[in-house]
Amino acid sequence: MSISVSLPDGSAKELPEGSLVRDLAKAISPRLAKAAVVGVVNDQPVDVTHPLSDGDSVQIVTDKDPLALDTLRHSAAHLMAAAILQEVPGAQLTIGPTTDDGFYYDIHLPEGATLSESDFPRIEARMKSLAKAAAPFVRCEAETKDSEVYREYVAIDGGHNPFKQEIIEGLEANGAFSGNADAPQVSFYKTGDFVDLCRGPHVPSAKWLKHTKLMKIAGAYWRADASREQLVRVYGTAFFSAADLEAHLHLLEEAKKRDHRVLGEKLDLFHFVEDAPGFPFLHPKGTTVYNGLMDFMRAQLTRRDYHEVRTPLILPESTWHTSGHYDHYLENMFFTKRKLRDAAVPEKIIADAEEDRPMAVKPMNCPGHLMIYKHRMHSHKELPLRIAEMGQVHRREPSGVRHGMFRVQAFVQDDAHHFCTPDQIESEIGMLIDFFFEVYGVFGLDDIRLELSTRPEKSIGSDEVWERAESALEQALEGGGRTYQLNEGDGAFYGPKIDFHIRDSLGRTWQCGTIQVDFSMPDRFGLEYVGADGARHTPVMIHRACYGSLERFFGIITEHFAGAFPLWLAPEQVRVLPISEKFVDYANGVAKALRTQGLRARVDDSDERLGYKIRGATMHKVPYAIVVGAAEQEANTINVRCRDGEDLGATTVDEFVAQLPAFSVPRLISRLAETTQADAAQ
RNA sequence: GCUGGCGUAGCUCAACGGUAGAGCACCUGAUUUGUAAUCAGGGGGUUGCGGGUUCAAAUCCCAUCGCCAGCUCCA
Repeated sequence: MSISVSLPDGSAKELPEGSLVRDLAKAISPRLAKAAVVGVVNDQPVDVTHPLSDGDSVQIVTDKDPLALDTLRHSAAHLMAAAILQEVPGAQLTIGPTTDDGFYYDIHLPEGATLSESDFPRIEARMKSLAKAAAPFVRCEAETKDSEVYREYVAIDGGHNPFKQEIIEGLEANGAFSGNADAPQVSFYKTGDFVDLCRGPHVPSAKWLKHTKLMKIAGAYWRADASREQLVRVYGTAFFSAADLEAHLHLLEEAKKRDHRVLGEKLDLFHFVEDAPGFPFLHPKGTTVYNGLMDFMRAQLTRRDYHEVRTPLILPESTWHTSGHYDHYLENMFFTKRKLRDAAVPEKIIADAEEDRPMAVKPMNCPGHLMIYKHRMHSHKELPLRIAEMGQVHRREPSGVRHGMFRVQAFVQDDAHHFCTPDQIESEIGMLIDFFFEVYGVFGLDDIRLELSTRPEKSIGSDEVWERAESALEQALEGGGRTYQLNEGDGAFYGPKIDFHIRDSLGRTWQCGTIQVDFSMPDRFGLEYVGADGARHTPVMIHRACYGSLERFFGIITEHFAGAFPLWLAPEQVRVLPISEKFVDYANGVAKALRTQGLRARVDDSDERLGYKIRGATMHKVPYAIVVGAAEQEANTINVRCRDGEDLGATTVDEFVAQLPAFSVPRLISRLAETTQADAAQ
C-alpha cells in the first residue's frame, strides 16, 4: 500500500504507508532531510516525525523559512526552562512563547530565591550541555489526566504548580480530557528528562539549539495582571548559525549607538532635566530639525487645502466637560491652580484658591477647532472643511512610561480636523491614507502597518453611530487596497481609528499617524451645517495627525538616520574648514556665499589641524565639509568632502550649490510635486 | 502606575567604610596646520534630594525623585 501527497509546486509524491514528514524529505533529497526543521501539512505546522496520510498537501520547512526560526526559538525556550529548573530548585514554569527576535519564559520563583543576569552563564552552560546531548523532541498526546506523560509533566517542577493547573483547567473548559471525539488535543513535548505542555511543533532535536543566548531579565505578571503573582521573565534568543547570532548581537550594538537619547546629547539637539521629567528642551540644532519637520508638513497642508489655526493652550474646565475629556481623560490632564496672596499677610500664600472658572491645559486640540467651526454657520458647499493646527498639548504620563522624545509630557501634534458630510467620510479617509504614505516615504520610512481599532469598553455614542464610523474606515481601507490589522476594542472613547505603525531602525514599531472618525463631538458641541435641502445637519468630524507627535517623530527619524539627517533637515548643512588661520577670511566669504543661497553654513575657525576639524564635522554628521587653503583661495574654488568620507574634489560655490539635492523645504516640495505629476501623467 | 536594576564633573566611567579621580568636552597659552584626534596648562563635584547607622558614608540602611529595562497605557 502507498499514499500520495502533494507538494507546494503542485507535484505529487508516492510514499509507503506510514511515512513521516521526514521520510518525504528523504525521498526528495538526503540534503533536504538533513535541513528539514518542521513541516506544514494541510496548512498546519507539524514536526518532521508527523505521520502523513493519503492526499495530504505537504511543505518541508528549512531554516530559510521564518516559521523555522520561530520553531527553533520555541524549542530553545523549552531548553532554557529545563536548564532553569536544574539551576533554581523550586522554580515553577508558566508560559514560554516566542517574540519577534527571540523568546522568553515566565517563571515563578520560590520564596527567597532570586534570578539575575549573573546567573546567565550557569544557565547557558547547562543549555549548552543539553544541546550537546542532542535529545530528540518527542511529541506525546494525552487522552486523560491519568496518562503517564501528564503525570510526568505535573511532576517536573514539584507537582504543585498552580499556573499549570490554571492552564489545564482552561483546556478542560474547552473540552480537553473529556474523551469526546472533537475534544482539543493536549500535547506535550519531551526532551531528555524535561516535559512541557506545548502545541508544537519543535525542531527534531536539541542539537539544533547550539546558538542560543540569554538576553535580559525583567518582571512580569501571571496573565499580565498586576494584581496576580509576580513572575520573572527571562528573555533569550536563538539562531540556526553562530554567524546569525553574531549578526543579531552586532545589530543590537549598532542600534544602541543610534538611540536618539544618546544622539540628542552628542549632536547637541536637546536635553532633559530631572526636575521637569518628560519636558524636552530643544537646543538650536534640534529646533532646526524640528522646524524643518513642521515647515514640510505646513507645505503639505497647503497643497491639500487645509486652513491653519491657533487655539488657546488653556481653556475652561467647562469646555472639557462638554468634550468628554474631563470624564474620560482626567488623569492625564494638567489643571491650573489659582494662587493668592493673603491681603493682610503677604508672605502667606493661599495655594489652591477657589475660582469661578477653573482652567485646564489642553491635552488635545479638538475642542478649539470645534469652537472655531461653531463661530459661524456653514454651508454644505464648504465641506469638507479641513482645520489644521501645530498644536502643543500637555499630558500627564506616569513615570514608568516616559521615554526620551518618544513619550513626553508636552508635545506638538500636527493635528487637523476634517468637518464633512457622512457621504464624504470615505473619500476623506482615502485621501488621508495616501497623504500619510507620501509623507513617510519622504523619510524613507516604508515599513508601515495599518491598524483599525474598534469600540472600546469606555466610550460615548450609540451603537449605530459606532457601526457607521467603523464601516466607513473599513471601506476606505479596502477601497484603497490597503492591508490592515484589526484591533478590537482599541479605539478612542469618541470613535474608531486607523493607526499608522512605523518600524524604526531598532525594529520597534511606533504609532505615528492616526485617523479617527467622530460622530459624537460635533453633536456635543452643537455643530451644524445647512444642507442642500435647506435643513440643518450635524457634520461628521475626522481627527487626524500624520507625524502624530512632532517630538516622537523627531526621535524616530533621529534613530532612523542615525543622526545623519537628509540635507534638507540637517541642522548644519555645510561646515567650511580653513587649512590655517590665514584662510579664515576666505572661508568666511565662502560660508557667507552659501548662506546667501539659503544653506546653513558656518566656519570652523579654531586653531586646530585640518584632521581634527574633519573629525569634528564628521562626528557631528554635517553633510558637507568644505576645505579651503592656498590652492582654493588662489583659484576662487572650494574642496568638498561628504560626511561619509567621499571626496567630491574641487569646484566653485555656485557649481556646488547647483548640484545639491533638495536642501530646503520649498525645493523638497517642488521636487515632490514634480514626481507626483509625473506619476499622474503615466 | 507595577516589578527589577542604576543615579559620582557637561558626557562616558573609576574609586565600593578612611583626603573624590581619569578620558572626552570646555577655557587659556604655544603651534599655523591639506582630509577622522598637536602640545602644555587650567577651571569644574555638599557623589540626585532627605533622613539614619558609624569615630568616619559616594560606599551600609530607610524613604523619596529621576533614569534604564520589562509590564500596563499611549501621540
